[in-house]
Amino acid sequence: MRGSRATIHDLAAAAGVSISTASKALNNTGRMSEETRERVKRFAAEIGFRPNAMARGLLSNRSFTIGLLTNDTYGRFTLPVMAGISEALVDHGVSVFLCAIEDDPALGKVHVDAMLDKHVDGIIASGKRVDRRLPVDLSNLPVPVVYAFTEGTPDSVTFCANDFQGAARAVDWLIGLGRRRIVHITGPETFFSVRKRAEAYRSIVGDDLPAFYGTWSEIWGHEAVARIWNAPGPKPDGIFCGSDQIARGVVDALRERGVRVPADVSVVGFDNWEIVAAETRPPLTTVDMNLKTLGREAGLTVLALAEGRTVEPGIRTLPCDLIVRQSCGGEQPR
Amino acid sequence: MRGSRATIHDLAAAAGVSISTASKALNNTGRMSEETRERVKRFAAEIGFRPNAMARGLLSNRSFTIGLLTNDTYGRFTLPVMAGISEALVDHGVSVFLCAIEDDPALGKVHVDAMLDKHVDGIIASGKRVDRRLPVDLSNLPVPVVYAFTEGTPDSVTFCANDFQGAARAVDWLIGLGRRRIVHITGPETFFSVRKRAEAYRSIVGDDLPAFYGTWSEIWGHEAVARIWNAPGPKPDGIFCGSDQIARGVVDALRERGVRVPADVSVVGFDNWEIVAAETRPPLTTVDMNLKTLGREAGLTVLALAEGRTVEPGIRTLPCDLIVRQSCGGEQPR
DNA sequence: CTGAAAGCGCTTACAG
DNA sequence: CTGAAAGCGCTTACAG
Repeated sequence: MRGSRATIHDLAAAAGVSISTASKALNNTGRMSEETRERVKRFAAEIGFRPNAMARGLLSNRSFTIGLLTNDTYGRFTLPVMAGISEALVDHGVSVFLCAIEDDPALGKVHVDAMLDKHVDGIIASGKRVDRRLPVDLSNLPVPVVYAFTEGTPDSVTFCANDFQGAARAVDWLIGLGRRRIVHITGPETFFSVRKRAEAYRSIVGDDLPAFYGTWSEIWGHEAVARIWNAPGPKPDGIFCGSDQIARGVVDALRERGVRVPADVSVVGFDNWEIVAAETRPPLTTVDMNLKTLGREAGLTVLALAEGRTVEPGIRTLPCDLIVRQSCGGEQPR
Repeated sequence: MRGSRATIHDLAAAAGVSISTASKALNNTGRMSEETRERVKRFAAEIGFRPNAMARGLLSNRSFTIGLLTNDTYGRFTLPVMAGISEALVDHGVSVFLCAIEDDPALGKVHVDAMLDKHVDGIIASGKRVDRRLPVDLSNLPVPVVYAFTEGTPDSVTFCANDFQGAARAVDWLIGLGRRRIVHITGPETFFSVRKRAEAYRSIVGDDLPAFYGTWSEIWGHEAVARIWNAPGPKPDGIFCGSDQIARGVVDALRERGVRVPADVSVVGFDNWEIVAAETRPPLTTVDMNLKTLGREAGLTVLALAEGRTVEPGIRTLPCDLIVRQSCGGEQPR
């Protein structure tokens, strides 16, 4: 079968028309008898004719491809974002180049150049934190660039999750369950997301209850629990964690101390990272950043830009959801 | 900057030569004075000229793109495979379309058609188990197809990990550490990989020691440990698990019973799934299937096929490595 | 109602 | 040593 694709010449010959007519028939342009148009389409289906996208691209200056650039090797953020982009764009006939560039500027440039050579219609830059840029210069590119979960330029469109709202949702949930001594165990304070989430926490519980900053790891969850339970005074009845990994460490540590979750302490995570949240005992109630939706929006936005529509620049903050499992007790969310 | 790319006409004008000469200069073909060639190249660099891949593709019938099709939504297998493919091919100027098709045949067809329209030079089909096919017909495509971690057609090239060798490596390691009562806790027997790994286990420990088949989950690790430790008779001193998730459940269950890992029991996992293996307490010694290498080989193979080189069809089984952490005790691997 | 021609941005015989 | 011409597979004014 290799190398034997039907071209528009084959189609025109088969249908007994000129290639111009064949082209117009398929594209529903030009004027011709309905009969001719139908006949061409029938033959096209019969011989399996599909127009060569490279030839079309040459004319239209549209390749119907976009590039997704990411430094998230792990895929925890990129995969759902990618899924959303792909889902939104496949209906428009656009395919997505995935380019993992780690934190290597040289590799980044190689990938960007390769994408530009292929005349991608646009680029989505994505990362793992909103306060860091990808190690590659994306300004002054001849194609539109949209940012998702990574820092963009001021004049560009950037998508990110609403950390404040998501965190507030989690803490409100604990409050709604009657929890009053709520602590916050989270990641490094250098992360913008960490500060935003802590702000939301503070805005609800006030300044008297403590937030503990550490690393994005299970072990930090263990350590934090040890520190809190080894200290004198009343213990928390609710813990809002900055990530599911931390939450898992916290839950494990509590179980090992004989503290019951959720009977004695309710625990909320952040990320809804299935592999962690669902396997924790009990499974974690956690905040979902709706990364797939975020990807979908980002995809639709580059597409709009590629088609020349104007899009308001700025940061688009998408709301988070709370996914209720068993680590908090209580009923389903309203 | 939008829409203002230099074409070969611009370059030719700038360098004061014809477009034929410009083209030949850049491609190091044709004959001309060294001076002319250098001058063209200098101007090309200066005005940032990069040939339009769509135009070249039209001539050469090469798009310098390939498609990676996968039904592994989770990315646990696909991501490392993708990384390997990308790494191997970026040096050849080829970019990779990632198409996640879940288990939806219709979606699969849409993606395959989109890729064919774009004249990908080849397709790599990848999945999450070697004894299942993707839900899409990849035979009689006008481009070469290579399979990675999913079942291929008999006349195609298929890459997979050597489950037998990997499992043998793990069990040998336990034996080398002086373990003698080794049990095997693994996934569903319906999986080819499970049977292969169990075979390897049997070939070393004989038929007297038991293998336990269950699901790919932590909870199954817990259950299996309960079943084994609640039964009368001597307990195992080594456990070879069919996945890291199972191993994590096993290790947690043992700790909760007061059985020390690795002092009393050595545990080996399978997958080297960082997020699980490294976060287990103690971190897991486990089998790594070298998926990145597998991806690299698959990438190089489609490329060879795309360039018309002939490649021997058949199943290529790549060796696994043992990654030593702390769940077994003992020294570093030879 | 339909087709011949020009052209998208390149490469590659071919001519001089 | 260099350039004019044809052509890859399409689309789109334009002519009839």
